[in-house]
Order: sequence, then C-alpha cells, then structure tokens
Amino acid sequence: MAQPRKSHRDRIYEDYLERIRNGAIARRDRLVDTTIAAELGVSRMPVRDALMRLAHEGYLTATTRGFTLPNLSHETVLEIFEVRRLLDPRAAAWAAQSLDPGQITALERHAADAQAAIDDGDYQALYRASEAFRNGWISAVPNREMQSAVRRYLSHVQTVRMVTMHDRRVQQIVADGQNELLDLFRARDVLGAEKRMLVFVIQAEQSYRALSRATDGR
Amino acid sequence: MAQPRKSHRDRIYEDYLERIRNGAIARRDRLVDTTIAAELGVSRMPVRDALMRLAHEGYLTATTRGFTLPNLSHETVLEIFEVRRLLDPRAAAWAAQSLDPGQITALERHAADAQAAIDDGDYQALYRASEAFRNGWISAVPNREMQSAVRRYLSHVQTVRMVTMHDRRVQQIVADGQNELLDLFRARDVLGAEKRMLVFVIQAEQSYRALSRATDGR
DNA sequence: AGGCTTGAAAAAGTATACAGATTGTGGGAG
DNA sequence: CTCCCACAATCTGTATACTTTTTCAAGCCT
Repeated sequence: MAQPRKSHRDRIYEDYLERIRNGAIARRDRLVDTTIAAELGVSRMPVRDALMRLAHEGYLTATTRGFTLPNLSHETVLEIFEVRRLLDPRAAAWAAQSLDPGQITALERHAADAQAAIDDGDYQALYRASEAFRNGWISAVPNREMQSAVRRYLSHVQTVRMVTMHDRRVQQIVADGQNELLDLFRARDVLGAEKRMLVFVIQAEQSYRALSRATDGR
Repeated sequence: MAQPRKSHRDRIYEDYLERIRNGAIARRDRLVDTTIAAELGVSRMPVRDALMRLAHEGYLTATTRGFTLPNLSHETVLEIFEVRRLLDPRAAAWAAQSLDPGQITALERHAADAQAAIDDGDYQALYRASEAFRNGWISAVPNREMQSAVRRYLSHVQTVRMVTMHDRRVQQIVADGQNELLDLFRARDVLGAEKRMLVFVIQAEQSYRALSRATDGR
C-alpha cells in the first residue's frame, strides 16, 4: 500500500477520474461542489479543487451550472484524431516492448470481457472493457511523458465510443483490433504494434466520420 | 478589446504564464500565494487557484515551500524529446500552411531580435526572442488541439535552452533553424517545414545530450 | 397572447480563519 | 564542539461565510 497520506482533494480527484473512466458519470449529470461536499462530509474547497483540475485537464467542462462531461464538437474530435494518429502508435510500440506477462494476461481478460459484452449486446460492459484494455497497455508505456500525453485524450476516446460502438461492424473492428494487438504484444513486435495501432486509430476516425454524419449533422 | 469580465484567478493565471514565458521568473524564485495575494490586494484563493493550475499543467512545480519553476530530470527531458519529435514537425507543417503575411513579418522580427541578441551575447534577450518565435508559429496552427499539445512543453523548451543556449554552436543552430524555417514558411512549403522542424528538434536533443553530459552528470 | 422586466434561487468567485504539516534554527546535553 | 530535540516560522489544506454572476420563471405591460 502506498502512504495513506493524501489530501481530500487528491482522493476526490482520483475518485472522480476513475468514475469518468468507467462510465459511472452520465452525460446529463451535473457535478456541483456543494452537493458532492455534503455527500462526502467535507467542505466545498477540496471538491472544488478536484473538479476544477479535472476540468482544466479536459475530463470535465465547467458550465455556469455545475461540471459536466465535455461535449466535444465535431471539429474538435477530428482535430484530436490527428494528434492521436501521431501519439498512439508510438505509445503502442513502447507498450509492445515493455508489457510483462502479467499485464498481457490482464489485457487478455479485458479483451475476453469485451467479446462477451459484444455477444451479450451489453454496451456499458463493452465501454468498460474497452477502457480497461486501453488503460492496460497505456500503463505499460515506460516513457511517462508519452503515457500522460496519450492518457489525456480519454474524453475523446469516450466520445468516439459513444458515437460508434453501437454499430456491429465497429464492434467487430474493436474486437479484431484488440486480438491482433494482443498477438503483437505477445510477440513483442514493436513495429507491428505501432502499425496496427495506427490502423486502429484510422479505423476509429473513419467509423466516427461515417456514423456522426449519419446520426447528426453538426 | 475582449470583455474585461474575467475573474482574478484567470487574470493571475495568464499574468504568471506570461511571466514564465518571457523568463521573468527566475529558477530560485519561490512563488507563495499569500505573498502574491498581498501584492495584488486580493485573497489567497484566486492566487492559489492560478498557481495550482500552472503546476498541474507543468509550468510550475509545487514544493512544500511555495511554487517554483520545474526542475525536469534528465530522463524526463529525454522522454519529452520523444513526444516533441512526433508533435512539433506536424505542427510546423500546419503553420506553414496557415501563416499569413503579418504573422510571418512578426516571425522575421523575432528572428532578427534573436540574431541581434546573439551578436550582443545577451542571453536573456535570446531566450525571449526564441520564445517569441516559437510562440509565433505555434499560434498559427489552426488545429487547436495540436496547438495546445505543442504549447504544453514550454518548460521543456526552456530547460533545454537553459542548458544549451550559452554555446556558440547552439546559437548558430538556432539562428539557422529560424532562418530556414522562415524561408519554408514564406514558400508555404508544408513538407519542407515539417522535415526542417524534425531536424531542429533532433539537433536540440543532440545539443542537450552533449552539453548536459559535459556540465552535470545526472 | 407575446415579449419584457424583475427578483428569487443556484452556483461560482472571493475572503477570512484556523488547523495540520514541514522546515529551519537555537539551545542544551554529552 | 557536535549532535539532537523542541519550538517558532512558514506554508499548505480545509472550513466557513459572504459577494457576485447567471439562470429561470412568474408576473407585468402593451
């Protein structure tokens, strides 16, 4: 165990970041410091600090009426895709070089969870499993700066999932991508993983473009 | 003019970010909220919020005794170089496509300032001119996400400058890089600018490796 | 009836106070 | 003279209170 010497602020920050990760915060939820403070039995201040930090890091957006999940515009989503096309493949290459057997076992479990969720048609579980898979390989990136640069686009990944993951073809793309990446990770195929991750990001962008056009003409 | 409707917090944030940019904060300075608050005639809170935000964004580090400029470890500097090798060239390509004549004129002025500073041996002026040049072309990047991703590594750039810029050969590399980039920007040579920026980042890394090894065995 | 005004409610911003933690220093014991 | 300890100074973390801004809607005017 790490030192339990942590401020309320940091605990709340980590708690809510985790909630955002695993989809426990709904898009309509409005997070208000006084409300959360009352629930936790602390004052506004540490809650406020945590929420403002999450907002500055892009995981939430501050409105005049509480914090909510960010509503990335269509343009912003496309802009972030360009950044991710540069970063994610290299990060995956690092992961391929560094993942240990235990971490690969964990990824296999997440991939199996994702497949099961697809079979059950359980979107919520599919989101969680996809996020766990992504979080898993990112954790193995030894370059800490690369790691945090890649992590930063969590909201983007979630937005894209929200738009695309209901589609059966997309679900297949995700399952195939996870399985092929797993093979490359097991083989420590650095260049293969880099290339496959680039393909995966491009596929995600194509799916997003196709499905966002179909559903909503922003 | 934009609306003057801004919180103290945001004004202080921008003010101190600007000070960090143009080198007005020395490495030994310790920024303490109560002190700054007293100078500005406000309470700790907005100052504290601004400083904590700057710290979370990597522009400062929080110590147990005030905020200071970050002391990036040798390893961190090298890790960030890898990220910048991916991002900076693409950002420069975007800039080449988008810079308008007025912006190019501004860049020419900054490059001239840099050359003058080199001739005078005025490091402080050279830092400022280099930062202004960098800030100038980054501002022209139309992809806002790319822009903020690249801006984020300000402290890295400053750290590298601090270690390398006293060297005559490095000064020549900087001057050459600025002039050649300017030519490419003027010609709207997107691919040329991308490639030249990659060369520039690699040169910076090589200079850093050589000079940090020479001066300090971290 | 429709548009505008106004005021109460909600939440963010700021101020102040105090508690907890850390650092540095001076004095005493050996 | 040196080492250790305790205490004061300093700064961060949290609590609470007050102020300002924004929103929303009821009611007024035309």
